[in-house]
Amino acid sequence: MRSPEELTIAFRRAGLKVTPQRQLLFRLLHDNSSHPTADSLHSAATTVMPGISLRTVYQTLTDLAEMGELQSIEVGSGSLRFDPNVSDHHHAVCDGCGDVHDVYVAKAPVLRGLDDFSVSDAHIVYRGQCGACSALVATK
Amino acid sequence: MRSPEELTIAFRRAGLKVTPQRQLLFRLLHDNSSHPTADSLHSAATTVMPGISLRTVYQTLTDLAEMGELQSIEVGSGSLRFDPNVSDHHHAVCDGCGDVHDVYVAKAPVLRGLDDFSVSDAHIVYRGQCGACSALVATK
DNA sequence: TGCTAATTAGCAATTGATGCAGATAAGGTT
DNA sequence: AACCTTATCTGCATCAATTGCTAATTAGCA
Repeated sequence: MRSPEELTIAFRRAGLKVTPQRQLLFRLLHDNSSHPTADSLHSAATTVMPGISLRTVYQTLTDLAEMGELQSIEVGSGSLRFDPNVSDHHHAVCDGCGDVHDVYVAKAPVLRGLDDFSVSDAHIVYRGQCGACSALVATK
Repeated sequence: MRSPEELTIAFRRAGLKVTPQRQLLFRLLHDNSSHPTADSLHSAATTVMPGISLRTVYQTLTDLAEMGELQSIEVGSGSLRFDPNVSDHHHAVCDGCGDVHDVYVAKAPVLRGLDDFSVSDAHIVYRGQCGACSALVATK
């Protein structure tokens, strides 16, 4: 996702308005690698701007996703997560703490059973234990 | 997933009862590669056994999943899908018709950025067009 | 045949997300 | 700087998928 400044220009150019709510969300999302949910973003936004509506957060996230500035991912946590990293990558979810990490896959796997199907996209979700959580288990 | 007969024995052995509702679901799921949702299974079950509750379908699916007889997968369609194929495989979703196909990955991909994380499971979701749908698009 | 615990059906409740409408405000225009 | 059009915001209703709850029923052992 581009910087808040660049997004401001891009939004205006697209005929969209740049409101304080949106600017705040631009800032909260920029360089954010925590893969937040709409709800967690709303919580973060509320501490800075009390009264901001969850509906507005959803709306802005949808706008950004439609503009290709972020991607929404599903990792089985029940709610959508948003990722401002739109480079080609995948995700690893810790079964302990639920944290989501970025994973880069160097070589595409070889497939079998996919005759007559043209793949346009692939997303891998890894599950396991992050370092912190396996350390926790070891001391128990 | 095992055969209805084997499941009958397994359920009794686990202290669970084998009801007509469950037997029907065993049959509907056996060798079913359509990756049904709870709702589509309920529809199918209703034609054979009018009055069967959606709640019962969910309950039985949960039981089967807990026993490792089927796996539940999320492919972004909004609802969970259930797969009686519990072998190590992945899925391809057609963006045209939404159908889900099984995919077998011959070689695991090489990862980068996953230091300090022990992977216990990986699931790949491919997206694209199935043969039927790309044929449709071509004629349009 | 009886007993008892598991199961079913039906409905309420929950959660994540979206639809809707009146009040508000961005930002180009004069 | 005031104005006007149109997008946006908020708050609430709605929706869909799933789970919780409970009285009535039934499987299956004794």
